[in-house]
Amino acid sequence: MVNLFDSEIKVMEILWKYHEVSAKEIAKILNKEIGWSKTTTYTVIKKCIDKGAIGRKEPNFMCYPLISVDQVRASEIEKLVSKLYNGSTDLLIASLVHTNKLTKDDFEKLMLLTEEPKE
Amino acid sequence: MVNLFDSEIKVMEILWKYHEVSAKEIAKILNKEIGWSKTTTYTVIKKCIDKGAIGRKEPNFMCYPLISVDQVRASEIEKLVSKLYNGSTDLLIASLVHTNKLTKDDFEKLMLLTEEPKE
DNA sequence: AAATCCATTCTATTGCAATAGAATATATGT
DNA sequence: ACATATATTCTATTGCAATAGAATGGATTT
Repeated sequence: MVNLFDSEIKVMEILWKYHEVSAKEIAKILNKEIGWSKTTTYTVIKKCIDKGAIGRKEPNFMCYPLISVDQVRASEIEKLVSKLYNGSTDLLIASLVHTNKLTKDDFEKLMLLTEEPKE
Repeated sequence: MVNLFDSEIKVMEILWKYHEVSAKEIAKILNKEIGWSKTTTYTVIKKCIDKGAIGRKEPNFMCYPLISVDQVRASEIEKLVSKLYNGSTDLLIASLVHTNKLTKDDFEKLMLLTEEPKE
């Protein structure tokens, strides 16, 4: 079970996108994108390292993700499902399909999508 | 956009289940189920009233939900989707189907389920 | 109508996520 | 080697959700 805070996900997103980024660079990006001070970024990176979500190596304090976006998605879904769907993922899917008003065709497309071999 | 805290959802769940319950009764239930002191329950009920999630009427401080579980589900899904799925609900469904390893048959069943007229 | 009981609200307290300033360490130019 | 700049960590501060104790209000009994 992963459990990253919103702030931590902000950092992870960059690593998921670029795979390997120096702390300095992350700070630069997050300052530009959401106005974080660089110390904020460093603090959050540290938390992620402590949690085992980020690894780093020298030189340059290069950071890389130890946890995939899929893992985080899975655990967030699990949280949601246990909180509002009585633990039933199927119920979640049903409600999604319903509120999202997917057609049968959309459904088929999704089906195909999910049948493709994963990267 | 609804946005209820976890504590508030605890209260709402009772109203969704029983439709109309006195504050006193809610306090009794939540004390039994999750050990809340009665003042905690009252505090949370009040927050919900302020937010427009709960209505009440006399006599007996009877409480009833002004927000449906579907509304809360929808807004929680939206939060999740914008946080981890790039705003694409379809992507969420795809990932759900994938990690949940639904078969095509399950899919069809769900499809039928969602086509049924709502209660 | 005073006393008692219990429902409701008012006002803390606690804990933790989010954020960042000050301090320290490390590199870089001269 | 020293000065300067920049990268990293240490140590607050703030804000808010969660929780609940103390105070108040309103009914009920006698």
